[in-house]
Amino acid sequence: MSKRYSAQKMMIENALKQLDHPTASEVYEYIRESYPNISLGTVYRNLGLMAEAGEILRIPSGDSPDRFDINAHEHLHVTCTKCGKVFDAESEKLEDVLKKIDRFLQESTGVYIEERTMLFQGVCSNCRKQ
Amino acid sequence: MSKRYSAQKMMIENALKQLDHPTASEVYEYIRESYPNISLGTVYRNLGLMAEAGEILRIPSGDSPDRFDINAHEHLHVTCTKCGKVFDAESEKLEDVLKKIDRFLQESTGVYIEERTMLFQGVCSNCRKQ
DNA sequence: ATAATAATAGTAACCATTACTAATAGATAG
DNA sequence: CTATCTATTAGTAATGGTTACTATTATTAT
Repeated sequence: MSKRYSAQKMMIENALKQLDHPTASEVYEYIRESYPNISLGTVYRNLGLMAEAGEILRIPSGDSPDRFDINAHEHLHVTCTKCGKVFDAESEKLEDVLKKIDRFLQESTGVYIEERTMLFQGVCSNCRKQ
Repeated sequence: MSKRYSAQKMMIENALKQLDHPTASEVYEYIRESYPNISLGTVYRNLGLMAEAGEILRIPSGDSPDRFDINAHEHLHVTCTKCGKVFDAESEKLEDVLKKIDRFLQESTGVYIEERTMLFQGVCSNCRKQ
């Protein structure tokens, strides 16, 4: 009836803490080092369930595989197109601005905004040096 | 050397004008009614090239297939999760706000923002009535 | 016309993700 | 404890949007 806390789910949580915005495959490979029998499907299913439950964030990415963030608090992601690194951005002001955009869109389109998907891409300062 | 103007590309442009934010498959099916030999690959390739050239906009969608917009001018898209309809939103003020967000992200993450992908989802007024 | 080469049609491959199924294992009840 | 119930798993097959490939066609420049 109730949810069971499987060892696999704990391993996935741990992997999310150790890795920086990993993909499902990266989580899978990481766990496989200590527990070779873990199934990729199990990783996908748990990540999906955790994201749906609001325990983690899913970072959609269009062309490349989705990434996951152990930090479930609403914030933005900026990815470097050269090295792939993901940066977090968060501020009160930013949230206010986004809510204002929601309201504007609601008024102009009539759609009651329930979800926002945004991804910013560019070149990080490190990659720009080279 | 230079680009050639194929009949297929013209048909694709026309389909984009006739249809409302269609997917590649919808463009394909539409053209097939008058020209059954069109290839899905041709549709994908041309849409991709046109989007890359800035002639049209690609609307990424994560789970569902990408959609395309004949209106290449930068603007936002709001999709209804019930009926799937895509709404356009555009205003000077909105663009200013987005540029401000870019600048904020640049300062806080060091990433020079080159591309922005955003999608807003919710329920449209029509679907809310039911 | 002819040659050079974009662009196409048709099909196969790709790859992230989901679905499926028999086996496993953690909780619950007696 | 032991048996039962069922959530979860491992392993694998299937899905679906998209891209890659290749022989053929068609457009432009000479």
